[in-house]
Amino acid sequence: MAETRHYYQAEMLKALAHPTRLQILELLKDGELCVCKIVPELQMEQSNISRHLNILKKEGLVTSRKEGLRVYYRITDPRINDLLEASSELLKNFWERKQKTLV
Amino acid sequence: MAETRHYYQAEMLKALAHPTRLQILELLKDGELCVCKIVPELQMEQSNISRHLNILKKEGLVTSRKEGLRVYYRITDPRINDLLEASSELLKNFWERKQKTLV
DNA sequence: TTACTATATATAAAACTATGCATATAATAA
DNA sequence: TTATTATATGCATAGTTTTATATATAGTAA
Repeated sequence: MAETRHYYQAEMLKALAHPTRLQILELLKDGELCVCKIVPELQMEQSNISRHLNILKKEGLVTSRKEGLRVYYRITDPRINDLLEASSELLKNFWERKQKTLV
Repeated sequence: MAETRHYYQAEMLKALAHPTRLQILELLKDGELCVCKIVPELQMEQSNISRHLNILKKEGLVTSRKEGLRVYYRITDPRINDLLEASSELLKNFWERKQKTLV
């Protein structure tokens, strides 16, 4: 795939564009959490969550630090939260518009 | 797939998360364009571009109007541009950080 | 009517992504 | 040393997305 600016931008957005990863980012909104706190919040195999965390990490959306057996993940930049908040707002508006059209 | 808020948010982000669709949205940034103006800008089959436009439309990111043989597409909400702008800014920062780490 | 143009859709193949299960690794404790 | 815990990875399968080619539809003009 041609490595243009749009390619990398799409890769980053793709990392955001998964329900499980959105849930993870929402859990991390107010600060770091260890994987052991994330797993029980999501109805999903631990191995899967580990993979999703890795996808977020590879795109630079989260970082991690190890402390003993535990690994703590955090969001790298608060503007990621803003971006998610903004997309959530947009979605809400699209829904309202759809409702109106259907009535 | 469970139809949660995160599911729909992910669907919207997925619609954004493709290099060709990002290019299309950038072309539409300053106002509507007919498909006949979009196609020659992108190195891709017309049928493909039509599909990408449909994906954006289904997610409510663009709307279209027909005028004779031509179909004009436009971005539905200027905040979509802001969102893309913000994600582009983030990406730039990730890159700068990566560069520093490598040096 | 036929011919032409712009856009959309059907189908199939290829490429990619997500998942579960099993297993590996790393850190700690006994 | 062995056992235990937390997290990551290998592999196979299932599911999804993208693509090219061909074809269909809708609007216009002659």
